[in-house]
Amino acid sequence: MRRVTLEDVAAEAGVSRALVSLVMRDSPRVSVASRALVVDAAAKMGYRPNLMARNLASRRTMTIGLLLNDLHNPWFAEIADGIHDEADTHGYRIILGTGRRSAVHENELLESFLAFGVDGIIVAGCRLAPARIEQVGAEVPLVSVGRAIRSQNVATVNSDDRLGARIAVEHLVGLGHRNIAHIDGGGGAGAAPRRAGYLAAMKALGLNKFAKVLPADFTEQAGSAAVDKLVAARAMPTALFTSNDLLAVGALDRLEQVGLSVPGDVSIVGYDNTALAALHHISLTTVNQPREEMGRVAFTTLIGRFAATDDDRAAHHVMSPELIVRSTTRAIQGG
Amino acid sequence: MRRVTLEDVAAEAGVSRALVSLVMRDSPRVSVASRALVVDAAAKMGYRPNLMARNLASRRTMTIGLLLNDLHNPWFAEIADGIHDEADTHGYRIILGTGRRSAVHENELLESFLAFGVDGIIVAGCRLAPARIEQVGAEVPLVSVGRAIRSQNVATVNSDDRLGARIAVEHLVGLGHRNIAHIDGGGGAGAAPRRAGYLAAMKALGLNKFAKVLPADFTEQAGSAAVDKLVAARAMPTALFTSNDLLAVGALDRLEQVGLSVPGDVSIVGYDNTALAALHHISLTTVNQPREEMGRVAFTTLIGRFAATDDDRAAHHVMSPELIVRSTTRAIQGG
DNA sequence: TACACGATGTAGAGCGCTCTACACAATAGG
DNA sequence: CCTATTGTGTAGAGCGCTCTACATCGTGTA
Repeated sequence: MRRVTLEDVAAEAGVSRALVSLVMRDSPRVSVASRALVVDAAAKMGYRPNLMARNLASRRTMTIGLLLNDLHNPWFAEIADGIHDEADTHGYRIILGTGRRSAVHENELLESFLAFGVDGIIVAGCRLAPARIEQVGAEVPLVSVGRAIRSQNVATVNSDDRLGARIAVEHLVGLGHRNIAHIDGGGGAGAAPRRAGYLAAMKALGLNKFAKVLPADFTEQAGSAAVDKLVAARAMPTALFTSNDLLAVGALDRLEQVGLSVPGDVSIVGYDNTALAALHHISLTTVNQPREEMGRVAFTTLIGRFAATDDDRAAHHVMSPELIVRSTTRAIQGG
Repeated sequence: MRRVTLEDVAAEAGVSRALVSLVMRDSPRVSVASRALVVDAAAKMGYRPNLMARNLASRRTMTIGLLLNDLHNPWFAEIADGIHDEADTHGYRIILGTGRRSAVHENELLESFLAFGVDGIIVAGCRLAPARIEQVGAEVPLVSVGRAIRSQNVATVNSDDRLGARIAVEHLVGLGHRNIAHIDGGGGAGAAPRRAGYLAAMKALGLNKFAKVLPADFTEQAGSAAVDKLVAARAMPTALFTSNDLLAVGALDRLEQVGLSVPGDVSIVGYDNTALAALHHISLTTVNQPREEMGRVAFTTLIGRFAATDDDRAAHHVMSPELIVRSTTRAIQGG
């Protein structure tokens, strides 16, 4: 059974193809009567416009490609929520792709988006070389979320991780802590500015001599291991600021195993405010990024670029992080 | 700057459009010499085939639509992993969409997939009415993962939740438990068969009089609330089997709050084996579904249906769940 | 009455590709 | 030497839609 086309509807309604096309695109150039005629015919025949034909003819797709680095990480889900919301209200379709943490996949996907002819692309936390992203950004409007890229044709939306780290440190210091260590996120997204922010804040508060960065990566295991190292060195600080929530949970877990109470003996601040942190069982004090908001801004920035001329420079948005106080931080006892 | 087309490449290489087309599709009907000629010209001009034009002309897209109910749930990410793997090896492209837990969005997305002309559709844990899914399944090959649909034109891939529940109960009974309650998942995906499996297993093991189902839904809060109810009724069983991991964590949390130890006083078995369950801090005994495998099977089933004739009935695959023993279950003390 | 004009509709040329049918050599078979 | 046959290439008609340019028909205005 052949699919029903514009032509079929036109024949059924007794009008021209062009008129049906106008009706389908909600043109005001159609009389009420013929609109009804066409709409009825289309409904009766179960007509569905062929997007490929439409896009080919109109040279635009009303579709944007969204590249998510990793579906397993809820961070991306929330970014995507914001983008979807905004896209809905602007009548854009989203095609999603996931790079599955691999640059090769990401690149293939980008090629796919381009071949498909998307009107624009948003990449979230992607691993690709900045040069490549820049290159794609020259072909089609592109915005990058969660990864800073210095470029005039790639817009970015990020949260201020340096500031987030400072807020975390200031919170702990406000509670009387001075000996505050940082468990680092290695090469993970945002780890570097968080580390820098921690060090800068410690220095600014005159706590330079307490500053200590424990190398790790964004995993629970690394969090435990870092605590082990502190225990072995008999150098347990009164507070820990970790580069993400997973590290915090790992640390939390190990601290309790070795008989230290959180927040009784050690306070912990995580980063990201994942769903994990919100679990009662964990109830982690952490730093939140306005993820949905970031997604929304990414989308509006993107469609802003549709209208931009070549000399308009890409915007670089920086959003503010926010401290979420839960149960893993407490004022220090005694002095 | 206009995008470069087949025509341009043909002109550059001094051959016909058709030849370039053949080269682009890796046809064996091209001599080595002209292939090289065309490939060079294409590379030089930065040619990229226009997918819309190609798909329009060839009436197939080599693309399948994947509808995920909820990006926030890692269950879907793992299903998607399996599908992606298999799609890669078969040269198919995936376009992902998320229904964001709403039937309306899901329906729009399905329409989008159809309008785009995907070769097939996989829906994962979708909320749509079975009748609607069946309808779409009549238009284009479709397979549903994680939701059973009795239909001859919609194939399904599921795990055997009934069996999973029985395995959980048998594990607990093997540890000496007899008074085992079930915290229910309400209308959530898989909740009904898990409940039924629990009841059937209790009955089969002669524990009918201990069987108790506590109404709840797939949230942490509901898990806590269920425990509260048991405490209030002074009817705490020695073991709890919950319909998913989140419920288990909620229950775990509340039990510890009211001074009961897990697994000292109460054992808990969850369901789904989410990343949550694997955290040391939680270390939940739970039932695993072979999610990646399910995704893989879904894909191969789908492309199997491409070749199927109208009278071929859709397959309904049922995969086996598996118990993952961690730290929340223990043999009962005394009698 | 003539003309301009807004409102509505249509014809027809693409969009960039694929695919069928056929052309043309070069080789093989009888 | 003539005809199949194989290997390679091309012409040209679409795929289903959009879009520009133009046709047609009142209606208001001079």
